Formats: sequence, C-alpha cells, structure tokens
Amino acid sequence: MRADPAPPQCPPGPQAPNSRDPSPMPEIYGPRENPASLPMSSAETPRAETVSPLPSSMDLLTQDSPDSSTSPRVKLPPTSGEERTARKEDATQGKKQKMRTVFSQTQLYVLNDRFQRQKYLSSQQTQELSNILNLSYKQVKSWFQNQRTKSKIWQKSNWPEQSNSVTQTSSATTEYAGFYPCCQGYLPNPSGNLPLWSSQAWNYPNWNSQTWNSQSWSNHSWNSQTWCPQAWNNQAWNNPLHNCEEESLQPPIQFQQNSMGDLESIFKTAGESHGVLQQSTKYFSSQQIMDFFPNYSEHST
DNA sequence: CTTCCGTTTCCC
DNA sequence: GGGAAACGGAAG
Repeated sequence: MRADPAPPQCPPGPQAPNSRDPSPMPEIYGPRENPASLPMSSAETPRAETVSPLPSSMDLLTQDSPDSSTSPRVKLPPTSGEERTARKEDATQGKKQKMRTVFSQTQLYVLNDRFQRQKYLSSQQTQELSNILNLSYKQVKSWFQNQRTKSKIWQKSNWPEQSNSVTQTSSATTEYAGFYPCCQGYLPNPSGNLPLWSSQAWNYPNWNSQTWNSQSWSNHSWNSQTWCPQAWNNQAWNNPLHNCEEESLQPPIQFQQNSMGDLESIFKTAGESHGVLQQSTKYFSSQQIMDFFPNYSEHST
C-alpha cells in the first residue's frame, strides 16, 4: 500500500525526504555503446553465484542469466574459502529458491564508485555496466535500487531530527557513498564529512566544479526540484544520438576494454582484500578508476 | 518499462 | 542476527 501520490510525471521538487526524491545526476559520461563484456579476470571475484532467476519480463534486454553460466567469477573471498556452489536445488518443489549473490570486491568497487556519481542509471547504462561487470541487468538494477534505499536510510540517520529537507541541505553536505564494509576504513568520516571519493569526483575537468561542487550536488541531487527517474531515463542525453555533451565531458584518460583487467590486476598486486581500495587509489585517482569505466568504449565517430 | 517500498531469503 | 541480494507488488 505504498502509494505515493506521486505526481503524474515528476515528483514535486522540494518535498519531504520521504517520498521519491530521485537524485538525478546529469549524465556525465553519456551513453556509450557497449564494447564487450569485460571478462572479470576471476581475480578476486568472490563468488557471484546467482540463481537463475526466472526471467521476468524485462529480461529482454538483458542477459539475465546472472552468469553462473557465463562467467566463472565465482570464487570465494580469502576469508571463507569454500566454494559453495551449493545452491539449493531442492527447489524442485516449485518454490524457486532465492540465490543471494555475493558480489566481488571489484564489482562492488565499480558499482559504488558509479553510484556515487550516478544514483540512477538509464537502462542502457545499466546494461553496459552489467556487461562489464559480468552481472545481469537485473542484478545491477537491483543493486542500485538497494543502494538508493540504503542511501535514504543513511541520510535519515544523519539528520534524525531534520525533517526539513531545506535544512538538511544547508546543514549537511554529506552524501551516502554506499561503501561496503571493507571500505569503511577508507572513509574519511562517515558521520558528516563528504566522502573522499565524492570530493575527488568533482574534479572533473569539464564539470563546472565551481558551480557543481560536492555541496551543490548534494543539494541538487537530493532535493531536486524537477527531476524524476523516469524522465531522466528518457532524456536526450541518454540517447545515443544525443551525445554532444558527452564528448566534451570525456575524461582524459581512457581505459579500454581491458580496463577491468588492469584494475583487477592492480587489485591483485596491491593485495586485494581490504587494502584494495587504498592501494588502488595510489595508482589511479578515484576519478580515473571511475572514468575508465564509463568510457570503456569510445563511440566510433 | 521504470521507480519505490516492503519483504523474503540467503550468506557471513 | 545483521547485512545484503533478490523478489513481489503498487504506482507512474
């Protein structure tokens, strides 16, 4: 019965942090063709085993089989080592068992990094991301949804007494970064300061950091007045044909198809595990790490 | 189709 | 038991 009397199309701008408050983020990467799924070098991918969910209706554009069949990215983290491919197959009774995938650190890293800049992905972007990470469309979509939920909860907990969205933005510039446990040590200050990644992220050369600094973003994103996910996904900038913007927004560094491979190798050599993030930042700026990602493919002009 | 929310189910 | 992935349903 959750029926947000959401407006016809877009949610009212300044509204309670309760109803849908999408945080649109201008697509800075622009839609790109998907090159080819980046084979996760099964480097550390813990175990991303997945169910074979019954394709719902939207799997049309996705390789929905989460991949247990496509990618071996199923390995156990150095902690609990035991491959447990043991999925309850007893589901033969008709009750489809739910398999909970454990994303690899690399996958989470990329997802998180992306999430920090973009709370919402277009379907195409989701698709691309899923290809790169060797995840299913659904998985990426679900992950972002779950992340958004956590983000909201996190925000609320940050301003327990502030129910006024206006006050929030002025008093806090925090933005949920969506860090997973292993990264928390890396966070500057989970209790109020802008996450490191976020701040660095705003060094986009082509982004008006003067105008769009972290605070602006925070304000804008979580109190957006004229934005809604659906509209967003239909925007021109999500349209391959409209990429005038993205060109100018392309970061200088372009990793190519094997970007993930590079990243992973670094993760490995750096000693993956918990140190992976810290280490990786020594080689790449968070910006770069992230940038390689959306640009894995350069649109052939 | 998407979003959200609430819930379930699983892994640690 | 907590956290997180996945599911189901309502609403747009």
